[in-house]
Formats: sequence, structure tokens, C-alpha cells
Amino acid sequence: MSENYQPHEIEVKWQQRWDETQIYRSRVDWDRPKHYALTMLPYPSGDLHIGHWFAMTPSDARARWMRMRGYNVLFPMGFDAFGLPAEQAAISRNIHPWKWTYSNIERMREQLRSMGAMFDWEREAISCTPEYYKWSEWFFKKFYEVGVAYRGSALVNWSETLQTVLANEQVIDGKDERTGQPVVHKMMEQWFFAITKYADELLDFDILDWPEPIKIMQTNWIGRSEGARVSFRTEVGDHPIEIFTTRPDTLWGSTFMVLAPEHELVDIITSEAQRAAVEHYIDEIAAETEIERMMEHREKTGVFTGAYAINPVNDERIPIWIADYVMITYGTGAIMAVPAHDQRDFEFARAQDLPIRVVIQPAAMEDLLSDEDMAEAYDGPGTMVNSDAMDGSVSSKDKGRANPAIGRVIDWLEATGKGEESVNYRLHDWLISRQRYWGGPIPMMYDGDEIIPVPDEDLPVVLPEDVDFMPTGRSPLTYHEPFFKVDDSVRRETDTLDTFMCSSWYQLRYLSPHCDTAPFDAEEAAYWLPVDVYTGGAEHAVMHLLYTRFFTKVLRDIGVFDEAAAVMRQKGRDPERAFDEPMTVLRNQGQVLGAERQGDYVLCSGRSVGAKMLANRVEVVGWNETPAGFDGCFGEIVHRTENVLHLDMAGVTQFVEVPPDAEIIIPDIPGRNNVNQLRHHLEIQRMSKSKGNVVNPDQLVEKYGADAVRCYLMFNFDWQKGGPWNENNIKGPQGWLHDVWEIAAKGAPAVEGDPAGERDIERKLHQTIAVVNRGLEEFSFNTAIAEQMKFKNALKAALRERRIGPAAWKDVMNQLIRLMAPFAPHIAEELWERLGFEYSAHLQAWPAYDADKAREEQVELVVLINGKPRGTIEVAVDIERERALELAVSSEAAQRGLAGKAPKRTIFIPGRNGTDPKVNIVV
RNA sequence: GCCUCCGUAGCUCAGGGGUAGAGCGCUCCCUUGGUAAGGGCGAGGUCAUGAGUUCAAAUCUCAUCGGAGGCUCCA
Repeated sequence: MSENYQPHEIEVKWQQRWDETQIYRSRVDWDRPKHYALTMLPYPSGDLHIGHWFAMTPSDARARWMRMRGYNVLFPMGFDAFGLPAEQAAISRNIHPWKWTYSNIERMREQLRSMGAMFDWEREAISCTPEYYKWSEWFFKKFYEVGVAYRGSALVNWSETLQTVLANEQVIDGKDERTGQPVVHKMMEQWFFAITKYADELLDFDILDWPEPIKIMQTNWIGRSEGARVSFRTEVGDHPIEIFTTRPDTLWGSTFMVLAPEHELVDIITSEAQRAAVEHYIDEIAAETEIERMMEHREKTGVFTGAYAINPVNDERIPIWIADYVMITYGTGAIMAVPAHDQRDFEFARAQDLPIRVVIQPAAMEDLLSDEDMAEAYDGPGTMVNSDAMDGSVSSKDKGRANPAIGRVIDWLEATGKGEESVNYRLHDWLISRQRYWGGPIPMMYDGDEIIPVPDEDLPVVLPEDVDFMPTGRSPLTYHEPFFKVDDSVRRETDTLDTFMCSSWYQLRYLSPHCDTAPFDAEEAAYWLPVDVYTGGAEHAVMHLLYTRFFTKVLRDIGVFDEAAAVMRQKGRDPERAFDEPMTVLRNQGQVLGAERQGDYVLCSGRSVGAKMLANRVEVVGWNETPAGFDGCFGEIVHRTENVLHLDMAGVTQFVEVPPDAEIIIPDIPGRNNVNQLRHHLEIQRMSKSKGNVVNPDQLVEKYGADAVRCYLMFNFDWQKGGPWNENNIKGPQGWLHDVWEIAAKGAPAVEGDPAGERDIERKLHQTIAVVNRGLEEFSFNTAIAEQMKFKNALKAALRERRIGPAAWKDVMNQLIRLMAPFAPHIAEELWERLGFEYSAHLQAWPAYDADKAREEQVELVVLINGKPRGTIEVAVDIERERALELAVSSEAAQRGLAGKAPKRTIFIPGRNGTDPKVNIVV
């Protein structure tokens, strides 16, 4: 073996060989423990992005590791192929979404193969194929049968830009999540999934090992609050106003009511005298966007409707206002205003000169509130006052029934029939229909008002190809008569499914993507489910990750998993809770950010040598701090080679050589500075086409090889954090691979080695195994690789010092290659073969960690004087306390520190894994 | 405004009550028959700041400053 490391050649070669020998096929094997590793499936948007590599290759490394540890691993891949991006791209390029999507998929498949991941392509699933969406449709029907899918009228988000409705989860700050364009509220009849029925169960994360932020985000999104519903009579006939409150203990302090301007009662209750003012206000609000309305700290505006309501707790007559600080989308769209105890109501009352009444008094006398001179609302604990029979009840800081006053008032409301305990959710039902073309058809038909599900035997309802899909605000399928016309009276639903529905169950389709009698094969499901480790971006926190949990729970409740559960029982596995959640462990990767040039601005003075300046002084200054009349160079450092700075001077590049004796002044860094402390590095930014900082993985693979790119991505970032791209840093992992190659290429050493040296390297190997295991376990891929680099350095040194013999060398190489196999699969396989081991490296067992072999025998006993290290003594690893103290106190370092005095106190700290034992001598 | 996480070498990051670590970068030397390279030596850190706890604090506590992410008229 003598050639150089040629990544490209060996990578292509092994990818083919792996394919041919099918070593990544995953098959049910009840005798082996299973591991379902899943990484979020890509959208076939065109080219594979470096972000895909960043997400997928570490996941692949971990899946490979699990496999080598004896697990039967399923690691599938597919495409989330329906949806607006394809349709928008198709519109702008004037090609059919099928074509666009399929050519992208073909291209991305090839790119995915170049990663050298252990994807089982036999299990590939593509959500826009009829074989796939047949089952999306089938699920929809099942949901309809049990009332989870329903058609209803609701205020929905309408995007003018996209000409379709969107789910709440796809609207962020009043803007469409994808295009950033504003959405408006519209009353429309649409299809919904009753996700709110599962709100409480979705709040239970007991069996989930998920990142805390995701759980918090889902919890906030679901937004459960406990309180009461109370109905206020109005003076305009039988039109009561329903309100929800979390503070029923403040009911007596309600001095007015506020309806959202969109509330359906506004028109009914408004008095003739106020009608013009109310309509004017509503017009004004309508002209504002949702975004403007949600701006914080804006002046509270509103208008009186002329109507009054009766507060049921004290029969008081209170005015009804409308104001835009009350949102139609939350609660009932109406509130009882308690200005004394709610800051928003307080501000409104002050602005409109409405009365304020204190009904909760704080405990301390000096804090007592008065209606007239409150500066702000009081929402702390206290005692109920001005509340008739409830006076004296103690309102604590607690929410819901945990607060005694609230509990007492709720009981009283229910006993008197004035109200009832209630839970309100911020979460709304999932709006599932879209007025767009590129989605799964909704398998429903209409005969007049009657809804008729498409019979099972007619599934799938196939999405026709010859459709004009330009958006018009109506579903493109409404213009396609052969599709929608079933017969003279029956027509098909022409809206399509939200793509998030299709991606809510893809993990199930991977189990048996070609199964045409069921969405998935029961035995496969029984064996593989649930997903053991799911990896992907945190941006899906309240969309995909919430939807798929909901979906799984519905499927469980309608019995879709029953057969799989039966198989489990039959195989002696416990199906209890196996189908409650789709993915038990979730980890989010961070984002690889783009780099943008950003160096220090410097003033350089010196003398010109040809085109170059030879500087004697370089000072870092602000970007616009050129002193008038300055004679020298001023500009941004855009690059540096050794001690030559490349300055950008208003578009012209100036070279400045900085000799070692030049004075360098960096205000942020005190003391003497040197040239490499100057910032010539890159500023981080999101990668985007418009910034031109998108990194193309194909070119990197071409240049460095897939293994180096994989290792760079795993080594140079904290995977869960992400960070800035810096191609220069690829040299680190590249050097590692190169060195390992060289060590292997040199072949077995021709010396005998020495036992101590071999023992030493064995110890280091086992210490490395432990760290690599921990790194992979904890998704800390960077530490796992750093440790292997260290081991490589140690091995290299030992070989140089001729301390390793041929037998030990071969054994170490064998283990070293297996250790690197999950990270750099191609080079590992190549070296494995070249060293004469049997194919394949990836079918080997993971090196076993042996704690005895990892243990140090001789360690340094550290002598500390007053906690400061002052010297070391070589001792046995298991040295005992008495002996250590004796040695330490009599050591030269200690004697020097003690200067003849007796130690005041001595403390022995035994060494534990990896750390040296210590003795602290207090003088 | 609230919540979560984070400030360690020039950069990217490990570690974490008991000697300050890795890779890259940088200096100097060697090699110039692995060569759009290789080898060796080395420099560089008040572990953000300030207080507290301790025999001992980069590590634990509190405060301050700085950064990232999330939530935010949620009744």
C-alpha cells in the first residue's frame, strides 16, 4: 500500500460496493434489539444544501455507531414533496410541479448518496406519489368518521400572496411563515382537524426525551389557561356576551366590557347614536394589519357601542365598548374589563375615563389601593373586597383552583348558575384545506349540502396533471371539470391537503413504502416503532413536531396500531405506550451560518516599498475614524497572509507588510499586540442566495472528499448550536484523515516495540473509546472527533519513538479504523480492506471499552500550598491517603512553602477518572 | 417586559470545586524524493466583570455587563 489518499476515488468505489452488497438494508429481526433513527426528510427544493449535510451526516454517524454496537438500525430517507415551493417554482419557471419535483428528487438522491450515509433506499417514501397520498387520504377519511376531521366555518388566515388559507402555525407575527407577507382574517368554511381535543394530552411530555425549549414552545403554543366562563346579559334582548376569565375573583371589579371589533354581536348591540362612530372605528381597524395591531405598548383606542350589559355577580349596569386590544382570535373575543387588576384594562380605562374599582387589597396596610390614585393595575395577591359575600377570600399568587379565592368564586358561580369552570386554549383546530393545486386531494364529495366520503375502493383520488395551477383564490381544481364532476349532482372537494398532513406520518410509511393494502405493515410497525432518535431543526417546534404528535395519538385512538400491538404481544414485547408518541428522543441541530468578510479597520503608517507599504505602526480604529490629513493607509483588513495585510481601501486593495517590530495597537486588547490578533475573519450571517454566501456541498466533496466534509461538520461545530462556516477549518479534520492514511500506508513497524509503549497506547485507546462513546451518546460529535485526533497524535509519536511492534500496531489499527468508521465511512472501509481485514468495516462490532485497560498506573501527585500548585511527585494510581500526605508534606515543594512551620491543615483529594490525586497543605 | 441557553487561546469549541485543554491559525527551525505538501520546537489565557461560599473557585451562589434563541395586548 503506497498511493496517496485519493478521497474521490475510494468514495465512489465504496458507495457502489455498499449498494451492490446491500449492507444497509434493514430487515425486521426479532432476535436483535431495534433502533429507529430518523432525520427530518428534505423538501426537494433543488440542490442539497450544506445544512442538509450538517443535519444528516452526524445523524448518520450516530446511526452507524448504534449499528456497530449490535442494534438492528433503520435509517431511512425520503422526500416531503407536496407543497407551495414546488408550485411557486413551477409557476415562475412555467414547468409542471411533477416535473420540477421529480427532477429535483433525482438530483438530490445522487447528492444524498455522495454523503456516504447508511440510508436504506429500499424504504424511500415520496409524499406526492399516489401510493403515498392514497394513505393520507385514507387517514383523512378515518379522521372524518370519528369527527376529528370536520368542515366548519371559522375566522381563518388568508394569504393574498399565496391565494390560500393557512393554519395558525404557519402564521408568525401576522405574516405567512414562508414568504413573510401579511395575512388577513376571513370568515370561511374549511376543513379542520380537531387538534384541540388532544390539547391536554399534547401537554404531557412524560415519556419524551425532547429538548426543553421545544417542550416550552409547544406548551406556550397550546396555551392552556384555567378559569371560568361567565355570561353577561345585555339590554338588547337575548344576546348575552360570553367571556372567559382566568381571574373570576375580580368579577366584582368589572366596570365595563370590551368586544373585539370583529365580534359578531357588535352590529346587533350598537345603538343608533353610536353606530357611525363604531363603524368608523371598525373601518380604521380593518385598514390596519394584524402586525400593527399586535404592536406592544401602543395607545389603547376604542369606542363605546351605546349598549350596556349586566354584571351577573352584582347586577351592575356596565357599558360595552369595542377596542382592538381585544383579539377575536383568543378566548371568546370579548372580555370583562377589570381596570384595577389588569394593566391593559387599566390603560384603557384611563384613556377613556372609565371607572376603576379595587376588589383585591394587598395584605400590607401601607400598600392599600384606592380607586382614584392607582398608578397601575395591581395583579398581586390580596384579599377580596367590594365583592359582597366573597369579601375576605384570600387571593394568592396561584392560578386556577390552586388560588383559594378563585376556587371559591367558581364554586359559587356554578352553584348559582352564573358561570362555570372552564379551560381555554390558545391552540385552535388545525386548518387542513388549501386552495392550491400541489397537494393531496381531499377524498370528499358533495351532493348539495351533503358530504359524501369517497369509498375506500376508489382511493386514491388522483391529482390530475393537466391543470392550470395559476392561483386565482379558488382552488385550481375547481376549473377542472373531469376532476370535480362526479355526476350531475355530485362534485368533488377541490381543495387539497396541507402538506404538513403528509409529513405527519411519513415515519410510518418508511416501514413499508410499497405496501398497498395498508398505510404500513403491522409487523414492521410492531418491530420498529416508535422512532428512537429523531433529529432535525427546531424551527418545526409548533408545526410538524406538534402535528405529528397529534396525528400519532389519533391513529392510536382509531385503532390503526391495533394489529401492530397484537404482533408485539405475540412476540413478547409490551405495546403499552408504544404508540402514544411518534418519537421518543428528539435532538435539534443548530444552523450552519454563512460567513461574510469583516475585518478590523486600521490606520497604517510606514514607508512604501514598491506597491506595498512596510508598516511601522498599525492602529485599529472605527470604520470612519480617518483623521484629517493622515498620511498612510486606511481600510478594512479583508485578508491576511502571514504578516501581509490586504486592506480594502474604498475598493482598491492595498498590501501592507507588518514586520515583527512594528507597533500594533488594538484598543480592545491591552498590552503588546501581534499581527495575528488583527481581525480579518468573517462575520456570521444566515446563508441565503441573495447574500451569495451559500455553500455548495458538491464542490466541497469534489475538493476535499465526503469524509473530510462530514468530519469538518461534526468537528468544527457544537452540533446542537451550529455556527459560522469557515472552509479554512476543514484542514483540521482533513489532516486527521490524511495522517491516519499515512500511518496505515507506512505499514507495520519493523521494530519490536516495547511493552510499556504498547501498554501506553492501549491505555490511550481505551480512554479514547470512552470519550467517543460519550460524545456519540450525547450528540457531542466534535469532542468525539477531537479525542480521536489526540489519539492519532499519540500513536504517531509512539511509532516515531519506535515503541510499537507490528502485532500491537495491527491491533491498534484494527480498533482505530472501527472507531472512525461512523464518522468517515469511506476511508475507514478502504483502510480496513488494505490492512487485510474482512469486508466490511461497517459490519464489525464497535470496539469494547475496557476500564481496566484505560486505567493509569502511575500518576502525578500534585502538591498544593494554600490551593496553589507547587509541585508534583510520581506515585502509584491507588496511593492511600496516609502515604500521600506523608510524601507531600516531606516534598521539597512543601518544605519550601512551609518554611519550617508546621502545616495548619492537610487535605487529600484522591484522583478519580482522569484527574491526578492532590494534597493541599494549608499554611 | 418575561423565559431559556451562553461568555474559556487570534478563530471554532471541549472541560468544569483541586496543575488551563483540542483543532485550526501564528512564530521559529528542519525537510524540499509524500511537495498546490511533510516533520519538529514554541508563543499565546486575571476562563466577561464584581462580590460571596470554601483549605481551594474558571468551575458553586448572587449581582452586573455582553451575546443567542423563544414568548409577549393570551383576558
